[in-house]
Amino acid sequence: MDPWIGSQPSLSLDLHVGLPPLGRHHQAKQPKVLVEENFLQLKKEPEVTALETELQRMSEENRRLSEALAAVAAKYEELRGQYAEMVVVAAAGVNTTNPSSASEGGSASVSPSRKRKPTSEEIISTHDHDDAAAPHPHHQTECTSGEPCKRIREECKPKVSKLYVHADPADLSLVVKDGYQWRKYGQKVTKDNPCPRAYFRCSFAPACPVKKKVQRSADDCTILVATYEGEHNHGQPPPPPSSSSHQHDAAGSKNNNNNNAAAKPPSPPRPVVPAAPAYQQQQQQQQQQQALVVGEPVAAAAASELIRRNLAEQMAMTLTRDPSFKAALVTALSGRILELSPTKD
DNA sequence: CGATTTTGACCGGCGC
DNA sequence: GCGCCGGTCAAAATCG
Repeated sequence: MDPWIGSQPSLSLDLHVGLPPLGRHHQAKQPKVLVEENFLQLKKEPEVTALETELQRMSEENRRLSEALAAVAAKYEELRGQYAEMVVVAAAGVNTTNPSSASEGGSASVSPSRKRKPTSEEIISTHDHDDAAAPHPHHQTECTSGEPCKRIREECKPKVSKLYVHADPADLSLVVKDGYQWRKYGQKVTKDNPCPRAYFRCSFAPACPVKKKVQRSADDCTILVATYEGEHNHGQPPPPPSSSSHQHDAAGSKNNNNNNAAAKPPSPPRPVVPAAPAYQQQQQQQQQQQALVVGEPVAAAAASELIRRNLAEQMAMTLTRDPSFKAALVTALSGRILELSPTKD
């Protein structure tokens, strides 16, 4: 969760899905409601009283949860600031030891911590809230004994996030369209899953270290599990101006050639979990950190502003594509309009 | 012909 | 030390 989102007034929709809150409703000068209130007061059955009590209790709980959420957001912001500082310090240390980082030198040298396998715990802990699993400050301070190198390597592991996507069972291609261009560089059948796992590298930027693994879920073959490792060092590639049927995923467009992709659904798969916004938040934070690593505060601030704007646009696009969100929005807005509109009948 | 995918070989970490 | 296994490489194949 990104506290920035919560702090943005434009994104605070104040939606009321379902019945409008009674607390405000009682104060509205609407004859209809007053009649109902009088009716309720006259009746004042135990059931009504119980419901009112329950409502009050839930309102109180809602308020408490909101406060807790705000506290968590503040804590998160604080931790992120600490992490950013650590990244700057670590980058300074790396730059002193490895000044040739700007050289192209092939992706293998750029790829961090090659053949480092995340444990299942790491995958679970980083799922959908990567920054919560960002290197913990106290971990690095504990590098004084034991296996410091190993510890450092663990801390330098690329971020891992997972995306679950519905896919047509008849469609055997391992394509997850996420807006980026990927180049497949390997496929492997793993021990724990009969379905093959495909390995992709980001092909939009040659030096982009991000990798993606796509594999069907062992439990449900209609679900594609895309595991992202690393951070994009570039923005999201813009959609092509023409060719409405063009796919953002290069692997996907190429896979149309083989017979496996013959049954590819025309519409993009719908995410099982709302991980796309989270991933975009990750990109935003990644890019913010990238700017911080460069060590130019002004550029970082400008990039941050730009990234936030892009993030908002991307989130809006993602949400507007979601039918369930649209339905909820329509319900909430209609309820809100009915609540606010003067009753003249 | 260039870009991309496929696929077997290879490498290195890890558990026994 | 050995074997297993996941991840990557790179040559061949394929496509537009």
